[in-house]
Amino acid sequence: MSPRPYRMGKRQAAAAETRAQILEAARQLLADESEIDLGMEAIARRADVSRLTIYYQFKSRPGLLEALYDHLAARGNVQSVAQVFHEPDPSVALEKLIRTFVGFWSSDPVVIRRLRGMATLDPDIDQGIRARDARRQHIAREILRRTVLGEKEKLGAEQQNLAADVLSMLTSFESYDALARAGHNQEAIVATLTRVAHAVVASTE
Amino acid sequence: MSPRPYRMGKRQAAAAETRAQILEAARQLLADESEIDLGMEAIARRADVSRLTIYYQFKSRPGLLEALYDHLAARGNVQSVAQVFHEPDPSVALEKLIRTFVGFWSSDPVVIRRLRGMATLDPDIDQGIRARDARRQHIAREILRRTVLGEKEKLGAEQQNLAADVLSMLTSFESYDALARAGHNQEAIVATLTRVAHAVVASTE
DNA sequence: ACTAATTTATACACACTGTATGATTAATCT
DNA sequence: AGATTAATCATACAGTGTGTATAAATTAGT
Repeated sequence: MSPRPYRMGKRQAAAAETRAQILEAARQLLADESEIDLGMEAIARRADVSRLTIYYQFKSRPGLLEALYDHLAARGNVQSVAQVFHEPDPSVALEKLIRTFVGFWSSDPVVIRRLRGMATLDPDIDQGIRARDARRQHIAREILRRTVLGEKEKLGAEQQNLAADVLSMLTSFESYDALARAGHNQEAIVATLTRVAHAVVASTE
Repeated sequence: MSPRPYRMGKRQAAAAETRAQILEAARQLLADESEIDLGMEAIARRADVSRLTIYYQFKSRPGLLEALYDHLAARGNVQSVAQVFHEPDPSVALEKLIRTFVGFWSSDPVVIRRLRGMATLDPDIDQGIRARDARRQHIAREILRRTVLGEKEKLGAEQQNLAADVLSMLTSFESYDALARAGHNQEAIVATLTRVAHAVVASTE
């Protein structure tokens, strides 16, 4: 993956391996809905590592969870966001955007749900989540600016922002989760949210 | 309020008063976004009551939070749900439904957000929240059955259920919260969600 | 061989939930 | 009025979880 020659001491490689083990253990633990003990000790056990090692590597529990969020993003290919911008067809771009996020949310819904739950109770965790939500909102704004605006001339900055906020809402984890818990599969959710998004954009004129 | 003659011992009245004090204290504490200590001791201090009294009255922390959820519903007049069903105009019924829930969510958004966050981490709390969400979904289903169905004849149980799930999603706390955090006021949120709901229903034919 | 990074062990401080026990006060019953 | 019982509170304790301090053991880098 890395364009540069692999140049890393065995020391750092081993440490990176340990970090990866811990993050995977944390992910698996949080992904198990029947598991209620989400403490550091439980994570350490599953990672086959001492509890102290986690503190050494991630400093604190919020630090671990912050890294876990990045770990999820790395696992669930979110690279394609940039690709959405290059889509010329506005309608297709909208669908690609929704597909990208739904794909991410559905990669580990239980983990993400729990992480977001913890964020509402701990400001240290919350800031990381909020920063990423803000990024998504910004993406929604850009998509609408580059596509819808290009089609329908200008439709008032007011309405444009409102539409962006709705699109941000529709691409949120909570929207995905509401439909997923209602029993719909990934493709059905993409189709439904895309339809709603189209309906909103069409009615904003 | 009670149609029957006031027949309550001073004993039970005093205890009910204590419960009310505790619930109000808990509500105010959770409503203060700058407050991070949400422990029993902090609640007891604010209620001017011993920590042990809370356990005596509510048995456990989940027990208190469950009662708190009912306390919120009692405070934020959710009476009008039944009234929504009697609205003859389908379009108005949809708006009334959305207005009812948005009104409830906006009565104590921080408290509700935290309660729902705790629910994702504690099954004891979660069941109460889930039960109420299921109730909302059922209401959405009924509204669509009685109104939209009446207008557009039958449109397949499949699509009808899907539309109900979308409506349930739009009336969820998370949808309200996404728009509220984006800076929109209560009336704007009602208007926006109603517009989206209408767009969805119109495109489901 | 020496140094430094990584991991682990032991121990501890601190906070929070929940329980046990008993004391105190005041309402209720006979 | 006197006995009983519900409600509140005080003290203490068990159990658990996070985080820190200290030091030992292992292993890579030089």
